Amino acid sequence: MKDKYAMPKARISRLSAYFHELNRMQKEGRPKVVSSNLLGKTLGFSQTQVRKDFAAFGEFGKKGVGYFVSDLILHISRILGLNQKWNIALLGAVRLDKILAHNRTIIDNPFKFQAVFDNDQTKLGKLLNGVEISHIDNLEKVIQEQNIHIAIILTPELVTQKLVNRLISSGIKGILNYTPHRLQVPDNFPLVNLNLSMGLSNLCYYIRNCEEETESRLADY
Amino acid sequence: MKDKYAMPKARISRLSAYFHELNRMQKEGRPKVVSSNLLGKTLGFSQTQVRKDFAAFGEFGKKGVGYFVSDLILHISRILGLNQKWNIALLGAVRLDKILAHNRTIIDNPFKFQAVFDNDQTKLGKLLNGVEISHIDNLEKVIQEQNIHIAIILTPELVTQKLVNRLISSGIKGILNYTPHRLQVPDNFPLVNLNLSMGLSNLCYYIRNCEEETESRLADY
DNA sequence: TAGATTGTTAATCGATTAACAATC
DNA sequence: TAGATTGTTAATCGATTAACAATC
Repeated sequence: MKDKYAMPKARISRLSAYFHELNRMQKEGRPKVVSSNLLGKTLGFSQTQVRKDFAAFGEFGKKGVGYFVSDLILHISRILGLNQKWNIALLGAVRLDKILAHNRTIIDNPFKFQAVFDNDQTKLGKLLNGVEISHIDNLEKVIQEQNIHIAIILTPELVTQKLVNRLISSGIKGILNYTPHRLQVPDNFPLVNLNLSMGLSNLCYYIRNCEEETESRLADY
Repeated sequence: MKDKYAMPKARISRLSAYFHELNRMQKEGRPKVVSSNLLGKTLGFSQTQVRKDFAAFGEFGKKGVGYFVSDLILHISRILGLNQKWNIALLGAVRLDKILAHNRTIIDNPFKFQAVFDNDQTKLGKLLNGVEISHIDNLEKVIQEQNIHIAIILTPELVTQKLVNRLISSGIKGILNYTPHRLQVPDNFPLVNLNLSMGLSNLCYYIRNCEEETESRLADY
């Protein structure tokens, strides 16, 4: 049964991985039913871990049969919150269209790019990632009017913390920090840091140490 | 003393975070000496964890004094492998200049963007991210001639796995997968997955569950 | 019924935290 | 010497793995 408290961070990451893989299966039309063994093998997790991950949230499978792909997708999307719409604003007029395109199959349903902010007067009103660029002065107004839930941060280091404070005052629900700069946020405020520097640093460590170690070479961030 | 085997993945990520924060301190010129307490508070880790992380690799501090920032930077860069040069190739002609600019302060020393590959004839020879675009047919040649260590993947899903196989045959040392698509690589091959889909999925989970939980809201990937 | 595969309990393994002697 | 802070040991906490009864 649900013990929705204190799920390991790693479990939530795995859930995202399952979700993506299951969607791929559904798109291909097969298999309709998947075992923990197959799903685990595909993604590099043990079958026990797969079952444990699902069992932590309920009984999603059928003994002797496996998990129905379509069921599992519904369950996981409910757990992760991908069964609702999330409106996103980008801070910093950076072209992400190619990156967004790669993520489209997963991202397009629950997420909607709704606003882009910049302080460059010459960019205002132009389209970027399919959205008109707004001036950063209108941050609070647009966030509230457009009901933005999530902000993706790609602004210069020096102005970022002030903007983050304004975002939080405006009632933003969560922040994805796409820069390597640390943000100060209230305790427990939902913040995910995703940046190239850390990814590359970690990769270098693994490259230099991969002969010696035995596992956990596949790192997700 | 060193027990270079089996360092927790989380520790390596924290090491990257320390490294970045210490570089900021050095750039500002102060403090020259930092305690585990201060460093931990700044980054949201406990002082015990900070000391444990360093002690796992050696004795970097002075009892009663703390850690010399400049020493610590050297130690960590040696551990992570940021004391050497890494040549990087990008697969998929995607403009990353803005994103690279954000990461510049950390990235610029150890990493060098050396090549960009694409299969679009019209793009060949043009500059992207400061480098001339090469045709993907020349992958093996360029990788070997330019001594590329790391590939960043931003190619379309359907062609990617073949390219990954070619990269590995060419002797690439590690791969940073910037797309949400799973790559098949040999056991223990250094691979880091870094993608927006997973970041956003995790963020959504944290947004919907942040009232109930107590800690670990700050997730790094 | 026999084979397959889940959900769960117990055992192991690993990481974090607390406490404190060592020492600058 | 007194105050500060490390490095390390022991205790706690948490996550993963192994094993197996339940059951489709």
